[in-house]
Amino acid sequence: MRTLLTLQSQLCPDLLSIMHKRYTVLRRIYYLQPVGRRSLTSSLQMTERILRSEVDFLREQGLVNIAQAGMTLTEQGLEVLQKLQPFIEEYLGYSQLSGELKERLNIQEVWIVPGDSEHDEWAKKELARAGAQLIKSWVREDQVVAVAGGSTMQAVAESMSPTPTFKRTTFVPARGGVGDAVEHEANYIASRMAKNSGGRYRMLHVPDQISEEAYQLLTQETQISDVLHMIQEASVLVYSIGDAKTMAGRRKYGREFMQLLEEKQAVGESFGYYFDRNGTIVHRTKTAGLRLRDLPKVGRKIAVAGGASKAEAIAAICSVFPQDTLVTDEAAARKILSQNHPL
Amino acid sequence: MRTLLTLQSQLCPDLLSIMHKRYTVLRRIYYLQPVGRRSLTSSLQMTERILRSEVDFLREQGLVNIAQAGMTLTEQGLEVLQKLQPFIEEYLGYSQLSGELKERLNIQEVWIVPGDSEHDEWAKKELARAGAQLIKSWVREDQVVAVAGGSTMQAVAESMSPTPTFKRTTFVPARGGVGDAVEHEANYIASRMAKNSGGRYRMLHVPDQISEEAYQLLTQETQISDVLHMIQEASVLVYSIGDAKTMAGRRKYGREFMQLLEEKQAVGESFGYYFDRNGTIVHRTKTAGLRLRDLPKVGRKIAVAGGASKAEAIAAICSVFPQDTLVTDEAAARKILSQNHPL
DNA sequence: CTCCAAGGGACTTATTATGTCCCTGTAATA
DNA sequence: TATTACAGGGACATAATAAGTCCCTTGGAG
Repeated sequence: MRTLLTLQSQLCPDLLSIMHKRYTVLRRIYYLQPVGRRSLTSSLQMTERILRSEVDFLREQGLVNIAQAGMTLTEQGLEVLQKLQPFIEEYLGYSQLSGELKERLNIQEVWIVPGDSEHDEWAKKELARAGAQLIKSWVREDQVVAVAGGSTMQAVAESMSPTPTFKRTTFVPARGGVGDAVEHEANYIASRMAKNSGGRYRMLHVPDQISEEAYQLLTQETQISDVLHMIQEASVLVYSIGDAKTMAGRRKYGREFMQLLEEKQAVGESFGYYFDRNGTIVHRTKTAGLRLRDLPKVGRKIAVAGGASKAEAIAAICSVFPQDTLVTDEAAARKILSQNHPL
Repeated sequence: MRTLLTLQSQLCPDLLSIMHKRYTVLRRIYYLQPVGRRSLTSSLQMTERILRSEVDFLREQGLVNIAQAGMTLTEQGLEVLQKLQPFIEEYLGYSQLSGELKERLNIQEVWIVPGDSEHDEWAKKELARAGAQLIKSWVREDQVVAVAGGSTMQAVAESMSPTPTFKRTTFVPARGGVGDAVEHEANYIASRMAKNSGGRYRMLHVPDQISEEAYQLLTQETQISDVLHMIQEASVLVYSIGDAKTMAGRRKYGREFMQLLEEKQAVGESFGYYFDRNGTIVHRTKTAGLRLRDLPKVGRKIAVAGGASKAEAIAAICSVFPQDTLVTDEAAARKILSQNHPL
């Protein structure tokens, strides 16, 4: 069932919303029957004419009975209402979830995809697809998109598809940094995004651990300083949120670093910044790129992260960074909401 | 899954047809890729503009890739195509079936509902609902609808819902006849239809087994002859098809009659006429009402019958009576098509 | 070099959806 | 009994969208 809904949401999303609208009307009639058109209108916050069209349709389908005393459900209407309920809840549950999340995390928009991207490959693809679609809908011509690294971002990159607008879009890595697994590196991901979307990209090859002098020299190189400027003036920032525990599990970081993370109770990481559950920055990767103080200048910020284990990290970062949009999955959403309110 | 599709077919039937249309486009692109708009247009028998709108939408959704060489499916597009296939087949299987049935039975229109109405209550309701909807769509004001008897017709009657048009519709029994179970009698069904749809009705109380003199006298009564005239000038005839074996199972008919049916190899019955597998009338109930020679005068003829056991009877009657529309179920449809071609 | 088929733009027309207003009937109530 | 509030339905102008039609540029194959 979920499959069909998911497929339909891709192939005919607006029609699902129509289904939902009609379901809502049916449901309201059921609760208020017998009810007149005007009452329904105000109750459903629709204009009278639209409500009327819907009701006419429902009558045509034999789902509502329309008499002088008002409208009532037919037996069939009731049957449809009851049988459709679980599907609608599934379809709409995410809207509810996202509404609650918006409030809880104080962000403008939340997209939720079904499942758990941590354990379900399809869910991860869904997550990535949603992220990619969001980018597509927000990017205008001649804009710069800064992208961070991580496996989720990689999935997003692979989900991008070409659009004329992207031809004049430049993808830049949010931060430099060499040494991570190449396919999770921001540089690589920026290039993949550009390739899959038909856009351009710039690289930022700044090693992680270099001396201050070397760093200063590097940042004065035109190639590098150009990219740095582009990053700071990016119109869209797309990043993911890493889980501190997963980070700690990776071998190449020294024990010392791991201890530091644990000591400071880091729960997550985003484009080089490590933070604890309160959103306090506890560590910063030493490399060039987008700095925290540049964030407010970024036009749109899109966080893409899913999986129950990242719930804490997502909640933490959203409560501190000014967020525009969070793309997450059902598992993370429910986990976040089940945690105690931070206030 | 079937549930969702069924519900959607009631709540938003156009949703499904649009989904199907887009699926078809996806599928065709997949087969012909890379393909141009003009080739697709002719291949899909769509106008160019419509095809273009669909393709634009699919591109927007990231399902097709659109380049100078032509259109291709994206990875997502392929995924949707594959996952959607079983659903579409289920949804569309019936269209295919109905197409084949039209040809086989040489009738204008065939409606097929899912399942087996003989064993599945929901399927029987679906069948009845389809029949009722069909009546609704065909009846105009001040027309007469002649209805036959039987349990299927009863279900149709119960599925009728009121419409303004029906206020000026008169339902009459296709044939008289008293003695059958009252709830399966044409008289009763005509009255139920009228009641459920908000229309008027007339009764035809002519006993089955009476002497010729009594019959002649009765038919000269104004009340009865009036109704008889209405029947003969009915604009719509709705009837079902009974299975001879089931008929034979009913006790109240004499052994003699049963033997007759078996002797003449009767397979089915409709509004009082019994016929064999070739459609030859082998017996006629002795009562007043619609006669065979009046059939061509009837504007529209709707046969509603389902269940595998009625397949033979359906095929037989359709091959002889000039049919307009058959409403049947999947079980009967498949059974009919699996039988050898009568020619 | 030419030609064909590709996508895309632009414009008109047809169709549908929507907003708005008013009418009539009915049932409860003063 | 008169009144009032609320029921559905009709009518119509207008906004929005879909669809039909024609033409343009471009890139690759012959």
